[in-house]
Amino acid sequence: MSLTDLTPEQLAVVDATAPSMIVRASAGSGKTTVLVAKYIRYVTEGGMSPAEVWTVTFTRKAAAEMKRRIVAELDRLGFSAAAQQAETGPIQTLHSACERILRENSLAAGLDPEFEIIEGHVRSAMVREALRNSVADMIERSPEASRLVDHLAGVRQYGFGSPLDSALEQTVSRLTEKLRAAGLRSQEVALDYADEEAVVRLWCQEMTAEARQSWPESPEINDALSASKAAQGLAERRLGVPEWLSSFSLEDADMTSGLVQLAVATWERLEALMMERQAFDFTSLESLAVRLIEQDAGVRERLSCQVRALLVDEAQDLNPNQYRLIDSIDAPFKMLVGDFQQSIYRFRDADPRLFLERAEQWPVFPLSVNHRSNKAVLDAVDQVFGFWWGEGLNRMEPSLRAEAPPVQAIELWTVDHKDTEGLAALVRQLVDEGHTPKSITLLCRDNKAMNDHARRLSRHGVPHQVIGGSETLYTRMEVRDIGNALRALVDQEDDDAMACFLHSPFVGLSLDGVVSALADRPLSRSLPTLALENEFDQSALDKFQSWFWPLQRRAARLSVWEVLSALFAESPYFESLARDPEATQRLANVRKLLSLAIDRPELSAHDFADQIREIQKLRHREGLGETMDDEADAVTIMTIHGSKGLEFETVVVPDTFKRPQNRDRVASDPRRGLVATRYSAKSSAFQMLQESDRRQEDAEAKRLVYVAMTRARKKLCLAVGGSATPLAAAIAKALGFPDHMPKGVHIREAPGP
DNA sequence: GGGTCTCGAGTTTTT
DNA sequence: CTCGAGACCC
Repeated sequence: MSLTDLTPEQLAVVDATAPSMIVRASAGSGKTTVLVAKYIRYVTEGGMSPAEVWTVTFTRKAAAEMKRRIVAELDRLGFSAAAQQAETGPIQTLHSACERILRENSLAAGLDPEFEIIEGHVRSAMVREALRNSVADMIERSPEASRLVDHLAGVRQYGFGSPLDSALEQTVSRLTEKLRAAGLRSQEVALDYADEEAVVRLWCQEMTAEARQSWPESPEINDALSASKAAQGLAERRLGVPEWLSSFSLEDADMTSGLVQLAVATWERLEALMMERQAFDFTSLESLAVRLIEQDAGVRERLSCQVRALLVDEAQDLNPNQYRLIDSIDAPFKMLVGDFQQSIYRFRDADPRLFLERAEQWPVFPLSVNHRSNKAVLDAVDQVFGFWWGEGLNRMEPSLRAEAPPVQAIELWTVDHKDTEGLAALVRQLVDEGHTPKSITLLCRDNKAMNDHARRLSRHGVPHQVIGGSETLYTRMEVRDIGNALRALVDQEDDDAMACFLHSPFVGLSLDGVVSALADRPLSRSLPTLALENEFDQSALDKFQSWFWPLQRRAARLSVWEVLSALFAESPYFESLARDPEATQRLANVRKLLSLAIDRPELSAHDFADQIREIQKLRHREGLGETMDDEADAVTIMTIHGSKGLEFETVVVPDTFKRPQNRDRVASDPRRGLVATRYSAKSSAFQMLQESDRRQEDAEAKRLVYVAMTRARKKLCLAVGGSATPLAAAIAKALGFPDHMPKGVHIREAPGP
């Protein structure tokens, strides 16, 4: 890359001297190129040192890529000293930036400079501890909280939530997380929800504000605006305002008060706990950094000398707290790069409206040339999103150098979104028609779907690799196998574990064999003398006898990784696993588990087995082991979230994004500090919040489709058939399905059942 | 196009 | 249990 290769739009960004600016970077518009070029300009002509140009991304991967390109470019231009500085400089994720600020100013922040960062189950254990303490405490102190606890104690959880997590604990901990990430002050929230009266007053205020927007002139609403009237019991007196506006259930106001009080207490307790142990999670890193900068003039001063430019990537995915961080840093140049249309991190409290608001205030530099996709793909994107967003869509120009689209660039696949079998058959067709597997990528919404597609593709003999996903590591078969193996080794009473273990690849007994073994219990006593009819089973059993009992005698005295090493060395586990079609992934998972075990040498096999079981119950997530393989000629399967920033020759969008139904009894808009419950009747506050939540969720579902479609370079296949979801139906309709499809859009029929 | 009934599924994405 | 989609009916 050199500056002469930049488009006029890109050059405008690099040349701009505005102190703060927004870059509206459409998909494939070369935003990383521009960020790198801007950085280079600052360093090579702006007299800044790499240490002074803070470059912030969301993912480690993006940060690494950014750094790689910056360093390479500085080297190429002969700035080798600067390249070296950039290598260790502040090109990093937002969370590492927070961490850096806190460690460098630990004295001012009142932190141990060696503080720990916690995630995963260590973190949730701490949340739970805080929660239990604060519940116990609040039952005594708050009548509202105690009424809520009584109420929830009688509520049964449907679905398969862990029995460990009561309805109460789930509800409170989730609300706590939301409030924590919203950048609010706990004392203020507590005040707003101090009792039933306060809650009704707050709801009334917000509802009337909301109603004002729809009916600005309504006199009834003016009436209702009087907060004192509201507090006297709007629900009873029905002030002649539209019913939905006044239908607050006082009982629900009471329980909402109790719930928020519990969440705030948990939040404060959790902060205290983290401080006490000097162990913080990501949310805390953010808010500690914000607090430090906002409240300490000295730190602010130091930072403003340190940071001469602040470049923020993927700014549409910043949450309110992160915006505060960006705003609190006093840098002479700030540049936010993002695309509203690609905001897909709502679940992490990303609020793309903040980006839009900022774009009203700061000069906006658009990057509208797409250097990735051919014209057919861009046209399809235009049609679908023009249909949804109208003038709101930022249309993209095809690059002058774009390749001509293939004959059949856009395909609508008439498979049902549930029919993964049919979809796999169609992928098979693509391969048979000459598309190489590695040119094809399936972009799924969730991990469950990824694994389903993977299995179907196996059945059709299509090579594939699943990237990144995180099907719960601890529920994967091999992890289960290992958990059972450990338990069978350390707990002689546990016949269930032993039975599963016998059937697992560690031993390899057939189900019949296991059943006959189970005839005589306990297994630890009967097994040594067991004889089986089936000769394969018998030989598997003999092999098992030879290594299992000696290991069992030692197991209690060994640490878990020693036990695991012995297990792997002596059982036929790896040989059996190697025959599995998903062997690579499975081995990676086993390796990952082993490395977890090696990290904790103090754990006994018993502890570790307990931990696996506990975590399985909690359905906790741990990333799977990495298995990226660029060389393999295999269809790639990944989530849309994982695909962000990447591009693929042919993209298949196999599922059509059904919004999971929301059974929550708590609705909230943390940005406004609003919470409502519906434990008794449905209150209008609850309905308002739930509806707005749904609207936002639906809007994000569309943006997900946008991200997926704009990953394609040459060819795009969209599953829209069968019992299509509303979203899929709209996509099909926008593309003229079935009778008015423009040139280049084709139908591929699902094969018969 | 809208109202009612039945049946199935059951909160996902990740720094 | 409870919601919502889809079927079925008018």
